[in-house]
Amino acid sequence: MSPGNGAPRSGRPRQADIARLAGVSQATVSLVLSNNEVGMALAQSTRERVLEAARRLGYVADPAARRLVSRNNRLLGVHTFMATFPVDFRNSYYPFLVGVEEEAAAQGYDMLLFTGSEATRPHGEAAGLNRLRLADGCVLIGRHAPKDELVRLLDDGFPLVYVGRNDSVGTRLPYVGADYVRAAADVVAELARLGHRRLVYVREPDQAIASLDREEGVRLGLRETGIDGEVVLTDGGDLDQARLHGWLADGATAFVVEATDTQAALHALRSSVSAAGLRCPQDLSLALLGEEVNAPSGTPVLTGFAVPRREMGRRAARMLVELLAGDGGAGRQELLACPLAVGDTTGPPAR
Amino acid sequence: MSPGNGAPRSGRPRQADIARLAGVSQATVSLVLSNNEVGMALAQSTRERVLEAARRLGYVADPAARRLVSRNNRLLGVHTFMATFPVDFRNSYYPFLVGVEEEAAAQGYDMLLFTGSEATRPHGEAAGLNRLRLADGCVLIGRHAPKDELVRLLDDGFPLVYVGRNDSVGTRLPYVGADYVRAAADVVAELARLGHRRLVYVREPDQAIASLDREEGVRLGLRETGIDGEVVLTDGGDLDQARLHGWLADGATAFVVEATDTQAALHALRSSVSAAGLRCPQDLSLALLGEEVNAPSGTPVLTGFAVPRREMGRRAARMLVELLAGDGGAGRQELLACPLAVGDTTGPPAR
DNA sequence: CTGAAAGCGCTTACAG
DNA sequence: CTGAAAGCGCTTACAG
Repeated sequence: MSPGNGAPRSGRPRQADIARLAGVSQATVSLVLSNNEVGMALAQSTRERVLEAARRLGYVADPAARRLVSRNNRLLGVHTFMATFPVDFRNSYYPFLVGVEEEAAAQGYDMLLFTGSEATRPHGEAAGLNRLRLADGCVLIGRHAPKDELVRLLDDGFPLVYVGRNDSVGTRLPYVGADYVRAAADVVAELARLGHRRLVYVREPDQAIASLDREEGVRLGLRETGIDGEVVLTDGGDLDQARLHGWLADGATAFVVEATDTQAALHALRSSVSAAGLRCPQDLSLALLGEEVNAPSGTPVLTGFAVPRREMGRRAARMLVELLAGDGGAGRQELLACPLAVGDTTGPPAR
Repeated sequence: MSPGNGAPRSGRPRQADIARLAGVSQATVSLVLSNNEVGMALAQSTRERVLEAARRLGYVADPAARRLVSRNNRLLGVHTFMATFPVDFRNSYYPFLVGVEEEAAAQGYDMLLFTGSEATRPHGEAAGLNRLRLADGCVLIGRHAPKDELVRLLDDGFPLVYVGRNDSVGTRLPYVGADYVRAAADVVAELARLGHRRLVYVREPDQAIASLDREEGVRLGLRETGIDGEVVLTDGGDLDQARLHGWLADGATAFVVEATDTQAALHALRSSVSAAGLRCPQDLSLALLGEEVNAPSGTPVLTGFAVPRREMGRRAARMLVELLAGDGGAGRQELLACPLAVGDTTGPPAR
């Protein structure tokens, strides 16, 4: 069975197959299917024949070919710099993906997930972030974005939107982040409103941008409210009862803890509190700069703030689609508000 | 401004630029950069000049062009017939996706996620499952697969692998499913081994293949062990204490419950048991045909079996890659074993 | 109104 | 050992 002797070709149908079936040229097929002005201007009967043939063959344009000449595959790239679906779900970007998918579906885009990290690419294809070019543009999530590669893509005009704040390339990289500064300040403001006049801010040593933002927010909140605060850097190991009592003796009535992956500082502080026989919010108030992950059911809900991950994903996808539409002013850097979530662990200070 | 109108002549270097700089032909550049036998056979001096020029220009191959030529896009499609990332994570196909991504990454494939259902497609491009053709092949997960469209794709030789058993198209559709029949029979066997001689099998009325398989497995287990069993169809509403006592009076010492999304029957039975002051496994044994979803911490672990979702995803992806490699015999229908998981709710019958 | 042709950036026979 | 050429499946001027 040698192909090419008139027998119907197996495999994916091409425009040439449609052309043959409809009795027109391949270029005419392209015109009709592209649905642009020129295509719409063609004779209605021609259009119908072509469309019918395309439907019968189940035609779908080859993304690589289309991309080579123009640049629109209705393919929204998504890259996470690590496994998109880690085995441990809690470390996944699931909530962001929910938003990205919602918006992509609404806009008629499919999602192209670039698997693996750049380093682990086996088949020596396109190196590094260059692979992303197969998509029309790409949503980036996660850390460890290599700056030089980002610059290269941006220089070439490849549309990119980051989920999360990323100023590593100045203002050139559009992103949708969370306003951790304002959110942290709001938590301090809530404590001040309740009557607290001195708080302790416990933070794990970390240079991540999200951590630095939270600290800045706490300091901002202290300035705005005029209350006192002490910043404590610790991995949780030294948060014993003695230290706790020391702070209380100094007049601290509220504790603010950074939200980290391990939640080490939070766990350490909370166990010291309960070991000392103290309760929240009667004896002291406790707030988290974020949300508690996997809180055991029955545990009191911590006061903190919610990161609008789904909305961030959605907005990032929308921004990318706008960029693709050539809307030059669409690429912005924006921060979404993280609403304060008052829980059960904060209240007026004991007197 | 306004590029992308036809001349994507950006600053991005092409092989032709390297060729000019190195004083060779574009084809020679391709040969050198592809690092294959022919390329390695070229004069060392030529190779070095080319490589040096490529480095100086910061060349990276255009993935679209490369993929156009090689006629595959290294794109593994994934379609779920609904949102891939539902807001409620528990209804998601996450564990399957973990496996698919693992295997795809290992094989150097990226994942193309088709968003939305066929019905909700706005931009009227390729209708229905035809969209899948954008990928080299596709992994299908979930229910509601339209049979005629599947047949169409299979007829055209489009590689498809289903995650989960699907015999709607006979043996033509390759799949990787879970062996619910054997797993259910194993649960019955475990109860028989413990000494039970009569059990009640509670199942919600459902025509889903996974449900029917489980029932078949229970019947098989009963035949294999020679013990008695009663099949009860109920949505849980009538599983009151009276009924429970009736079964016990009839000599039943063990209960086997189907695992469903809602777990309605399980919840109903368990609350009747505890309302009657009975305990597992002292007074009766309780087993689930599957795993309990979102069990409250502290609850005794139910005896049941584990569905190897991640492995199913991995195997499906691998099977698809084999199909793409033209391995004709690679498309099979296979069922993976679901290992018995002995928990805290089964033991020897009370006497 | 439609077709013939050029070309996107590559790979791969095939000549010299 | 290297170059010239064909072609992957498309889009888009440009002719008729």
